[in-house]
Amino acid sequence: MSRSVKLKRVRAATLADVGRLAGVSAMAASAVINGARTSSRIPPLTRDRILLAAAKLRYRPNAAARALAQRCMNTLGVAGIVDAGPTGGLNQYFLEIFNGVIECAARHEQNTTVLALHDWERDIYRLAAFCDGRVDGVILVAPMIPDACVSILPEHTPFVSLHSNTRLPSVTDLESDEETGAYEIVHHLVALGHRRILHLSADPVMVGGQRRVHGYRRALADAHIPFDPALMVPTGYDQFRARDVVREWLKTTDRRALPTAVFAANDNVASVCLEEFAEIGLRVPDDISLVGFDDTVAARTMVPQLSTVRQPLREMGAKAVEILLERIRLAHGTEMDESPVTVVFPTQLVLRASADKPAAARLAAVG
Amino acid sequence: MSRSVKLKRVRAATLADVGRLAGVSAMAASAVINGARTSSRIPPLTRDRILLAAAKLRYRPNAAARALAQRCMNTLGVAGIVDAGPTGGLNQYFLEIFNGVIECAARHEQNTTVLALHDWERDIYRLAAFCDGRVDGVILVAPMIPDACVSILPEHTPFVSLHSNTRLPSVTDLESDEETGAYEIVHHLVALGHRRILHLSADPVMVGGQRRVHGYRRALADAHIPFDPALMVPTGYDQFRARDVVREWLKTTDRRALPTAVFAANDNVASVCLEEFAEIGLRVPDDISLVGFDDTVAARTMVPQLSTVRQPLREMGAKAVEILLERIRLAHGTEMDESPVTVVFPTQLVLRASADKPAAARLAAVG
DNA sequence: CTGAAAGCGCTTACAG
DNA sequence: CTGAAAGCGCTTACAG
Repeated sequence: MSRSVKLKRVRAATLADVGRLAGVSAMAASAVINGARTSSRIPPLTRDRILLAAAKLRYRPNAAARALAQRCMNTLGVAGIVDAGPTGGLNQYFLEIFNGVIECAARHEQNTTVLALHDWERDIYRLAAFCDGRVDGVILVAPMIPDACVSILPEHTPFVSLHSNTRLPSVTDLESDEETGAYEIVHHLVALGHRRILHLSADPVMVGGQRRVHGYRRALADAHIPFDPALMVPTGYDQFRARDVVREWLKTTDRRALPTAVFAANDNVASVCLEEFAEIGLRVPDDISLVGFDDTVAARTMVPQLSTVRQPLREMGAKAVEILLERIRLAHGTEMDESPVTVVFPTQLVLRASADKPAAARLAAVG
Repeated sequence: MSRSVKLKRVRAATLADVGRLAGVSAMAASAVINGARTSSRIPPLTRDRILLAAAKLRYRPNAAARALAQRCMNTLGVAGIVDAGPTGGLNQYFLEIFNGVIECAARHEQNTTVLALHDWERDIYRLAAFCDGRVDGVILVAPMIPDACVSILPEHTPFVSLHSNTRLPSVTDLESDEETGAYEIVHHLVALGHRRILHLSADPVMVGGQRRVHGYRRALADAHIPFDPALMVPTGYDQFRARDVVREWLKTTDRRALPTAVFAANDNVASVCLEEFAEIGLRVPDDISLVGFDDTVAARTMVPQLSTVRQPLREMGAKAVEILLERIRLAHGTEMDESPVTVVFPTQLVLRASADKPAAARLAAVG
């Protein structure tokens, strides 16, 4: 089915059109429509005439013209890796943050534009090109920018980062206390009676991944459990790569040498574990306990639901917007920028059904 | 920790600056930098000088100025309900589409701006305000716009919709063949031996929900299974509302009168079912089969993985971009617009582990 | 208190 | 083939 539409080549109404129809200057129309304080000097009757004309012409201010005149687009950018892998798992972590960002941006009457990256290093030029006035500032989600590339970042664009893996000069970074989060959840496993706890760790170049490892090791040390290198397997955050690693690991590990609990790099990896465990008849938490990190939607849609560490990703996204807007405001003025280097959010233990006492302990209790 | 940054109030370099440094006009610089065909007339040496000057000044074209001059922002808008509910479940359906959109938009060197709506009717003015030149066109994801509000939509902005619940004049709508998808998955349940199949249906105002109901009823009719109104329970798509409904339904339904299979409105609702079933000790698929719709990430992260109907949401998002770009191109020219009213994508049955023969049939086979 | 003018940074059409 | 001029639609600073 197809249809021909004769396009009416009518351009949208401009401020000049509105002024003409109302019998005033474009400037007067501008003042009234923007509700500027200057509009107070316009007589109420003229005001109404202008508003009526605008409504009649369905006037809509042109964002580009306004941006050019005001040097401000009222649009924030968010750059990050949206897609977790080639097979296309959406990056839940990014999306949670993103949602916090658009919510908060909308409250401040800001639009949000996303720049979907695949690789920070390779796409650094796209990021630079992105900072061409179409956005007033950019939120970098978990950036990992090689030192050599840092200088490519435009100097006239304000940035804020979340979970940055790179120290960026004069960019405030929002983090969460992942070390404590990891400590607490591993401590929880220990308290349940686990002593052989596998950690599926993130890529060591990721700062957050390191923090999780530190928390894990500190919790073991506090419980006088010696660290066993065989119980630390790097899977990374990506669920597709993780699947291969977990599968391989299960295949090459003696069934009786299996740990009693697994602390996965993040919820996605935990969900992969759950599936792979099910594949070989290992039930969670009956046969093996499982915990994750992030508290993304995956943690709640799993059955059993996942015990995990909540990072307040939405709140962090919202806070990033507020800090960025403040920076933008300051960049337009002459005040000093006093924004902090780092803001740390607390993490929170979320206990659900996926972690329980080890099977041996349960049997002992029964028998 | 805090730090004071003395802001260098240096403005970004303009084309005029580049021209000045290279000893040419801004126009010549523009031609070279844009690689326009007019640049061929610029001598190679001058060219190099201009490029060098641009690099030295770290010149970056100003998007607003360019947009104003060209009447084109190279930015596409996506409007939809991102957040599924107040409790904050992200709308996986939207996100899958959104991902297809940004991918394809990036390939065409277009940015993507999202307008997160909460309610189509209440937020219609935000949508209108959104069409102020900051985007060249807008993709409407599952719009539901009351007739009275349709006229508020700006006439100068090209639109494309996905799964529209509203007939919008001169807007191409992308759909998928949900009726067939529903038919096939219910037929699959029937073929497994199920005769008592519960459908948790979408809100009847949703066009897609109606199509799923039709497919469901047609599959029953073809199998000579009489339609039982008691086996159609409206939950809507929202998982939080759905949970209440499912819980209530389970409570008020005699355990022995339970259906042997459930066809949920979408994957999210199916995941809610899975949890609620587990709650009362009902195992999937051993005690009850379960299927969903959409094939979002939830379907793959459930255990057991969910049999469902795949809608090619990413492909649809990508196609929406292409149709929209074509419309934008046409709107700038004088050609006729011949875009179709509706494009229908096929759905696809995805069989996983959540649906099996009914328990009785399995027992019979064993005994 | 008002409106005419200049300017934001770019591109396009038009003289030389 | 080149560059000066006009214009995109708005806002801001400045004369009247």
